[in-house]
Amino acid sequence: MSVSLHDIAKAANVSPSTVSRALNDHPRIGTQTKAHIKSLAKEMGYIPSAVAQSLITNKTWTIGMVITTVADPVVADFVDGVDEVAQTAGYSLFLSNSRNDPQREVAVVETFQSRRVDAIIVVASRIGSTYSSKLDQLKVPIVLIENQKHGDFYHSIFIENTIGAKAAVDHLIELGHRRIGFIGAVDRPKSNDERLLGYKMALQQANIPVEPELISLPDSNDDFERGQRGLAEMVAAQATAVFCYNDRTAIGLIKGCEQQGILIPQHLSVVGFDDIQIASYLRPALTTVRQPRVQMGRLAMQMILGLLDGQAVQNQTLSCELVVRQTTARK
Amino acid sequence: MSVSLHDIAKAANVSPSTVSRALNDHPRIGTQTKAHIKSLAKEMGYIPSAVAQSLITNKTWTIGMVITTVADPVVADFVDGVDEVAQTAGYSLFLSNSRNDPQREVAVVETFQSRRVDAIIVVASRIGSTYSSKLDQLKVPIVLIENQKHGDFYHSIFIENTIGAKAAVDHLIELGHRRIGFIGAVDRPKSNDERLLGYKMALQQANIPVEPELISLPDSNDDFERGQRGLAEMVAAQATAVFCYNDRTAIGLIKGCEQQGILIPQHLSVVGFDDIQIASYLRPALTTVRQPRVQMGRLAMQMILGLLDGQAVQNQTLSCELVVRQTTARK
DNA sequence: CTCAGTTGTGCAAACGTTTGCGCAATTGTG
DNA sequence: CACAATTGCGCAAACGTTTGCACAACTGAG
Repeated sequence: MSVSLHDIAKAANVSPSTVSRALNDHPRIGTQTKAHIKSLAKEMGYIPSAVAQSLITNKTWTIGMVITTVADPVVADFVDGVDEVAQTAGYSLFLSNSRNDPQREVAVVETFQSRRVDAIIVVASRIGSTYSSKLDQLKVPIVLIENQKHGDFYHSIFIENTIGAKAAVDHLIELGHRRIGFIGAVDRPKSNDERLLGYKMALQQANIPVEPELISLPDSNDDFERGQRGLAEMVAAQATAVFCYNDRTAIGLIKGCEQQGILIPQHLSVVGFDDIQIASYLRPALTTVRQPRVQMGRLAMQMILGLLDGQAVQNQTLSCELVVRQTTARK
Repeated sequence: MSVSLHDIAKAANVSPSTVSRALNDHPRIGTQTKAHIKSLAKEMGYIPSAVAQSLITNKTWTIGMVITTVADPVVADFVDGVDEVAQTAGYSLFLSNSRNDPQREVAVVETFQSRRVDAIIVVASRIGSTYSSKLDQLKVPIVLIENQKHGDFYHSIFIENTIGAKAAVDHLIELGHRRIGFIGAVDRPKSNDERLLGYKMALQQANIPVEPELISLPDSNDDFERGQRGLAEMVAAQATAVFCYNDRTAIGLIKGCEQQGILIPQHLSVVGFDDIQIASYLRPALTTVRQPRVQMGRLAMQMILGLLDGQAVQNQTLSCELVVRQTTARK
């Protein structure tokens, strides 16, 4: 099939080991031999087999990344960040969707183990402690981005959900709103809880009672749909402002408003979370909380590199930032 | 490190080959031996090494996908489609960004070759004929999605750019527009040319002269930015409608209009291309040409499966569909 | 001239599987 | 009961590398 070390060895009349050493610039190989072998390898179109190398060196230079779906722009940016530093460090990236299905998630992780990836990155995992049994055996480093099970498992990188959410709601309160709603995400339990906590903290600090009917957790796995569905509860509860779990939920909410003739921000103020690229292009432009997504991806991969280097790495929690645009107004 | 066939063999007092056959349900292994070995393997946490298997079977069950960036929602949907059928067919996906840099693209492809992927999928390749020399040696199937070099290389899947573009411009003409602009993309030469051709065909068919000043090709690699930059030329040329290379360009254009007080669609009609998810959530909602992106991804992977199965597969060109929303109006 | 050090290369084992072949033990057939 | 067929398992080679060790041929110092 493809040309191997042996083929080159035969052509150069040397042993395979000499070819190997020559191509790896081993000092003990004669300069002319080296040159000869290298040119021969090039002209024969030799491409070393990473799989054979992996087998013997016990290192694959691959990392496995399991995500919910790459169609989510937040996840896409994570991937971009990871890929960037992985590529420059010489690692290839296995990508696999779990579609937010825990069963699929473990299946994917097992595939990765079989492939002997050097490390694993999981985005928005719902597995949590189940990993302990699965992964403690194989000693591959694993880092979780926005893990969705409560508790600190393995190495993780988080965002300051609570602080960000509080800032968002603080902003609404400053604008004079008192009946502020929250539309959450059932499929991201932990960050949802944290953002909800920030929401509650802001209200309590302003001595505004937390009313259950202002908190909506529509039972859907689609961000947009949750926004649209949550609207009914919001109007029923007479909210004048809504903080949404994320931008896409806010966008769904806004679409619902449009259909019902509710004006944003005149009738209803809306703030999202994430600051996805499109947020500033919406009209009205979306007020939201910015997450350094690509940076989170880079950081995750850098943590991996540190771990592979035997360093002790710290879990990281990155901060986010309120971006005020046009979907929020005085009450 | 991790438990191998030999470890199980020792524990079961049989030979490694027996273990291998037992786990692979070879008929010539005794039922009790088989059961014993299987339970032993499970309790010892055995996970077969895909790399050792690959080495001997000469099949890695991996496919390499090189994309421009996953942050582009169009590309993301391709990836989702590919991943879906790859996963169910038992293949893992290597993903690598080229950032639309041809040099990076060949580097990535070489990495894939070294990893002995079973097939390669390239999105929006700018390499084209260069592949011949690179890939003819290694007999791995390759399929290109929206190849950006002219000429038919390898197996490809395309979209009916020209027909879609013509439909878009036809729509504008029907609405009474005569001065219709086009804002293109320099970094996607082929599909840009095709969409431009559709634009010209529509005009010619309506006996409207094609005027160079109505065609803008802003020199930028950012979709949004090209839209914003193209606006100046459009107003200078007194366009009453603009067909944009893609939705993100249209969104950039619309943002520029907003800043200059140009009303959409009253002052300017805009139509995009792609129908990315957000298009229907914009206000006004974007008139555009829908591409079956996920389907294209699936199809690409299905072509791969066919090729790996030794079948002769046909290049596919999928059709697209005009979706009229709110950014277009009578002149 | 001798001997230690250096330089250049080859042998062979190893990585963890799969698989063709061989062989003993069991089963079935006449 | 004899012999063929079947059943159950092991041996060893192979996949394409890397690498410790051995070894021969030089080089240079004393």
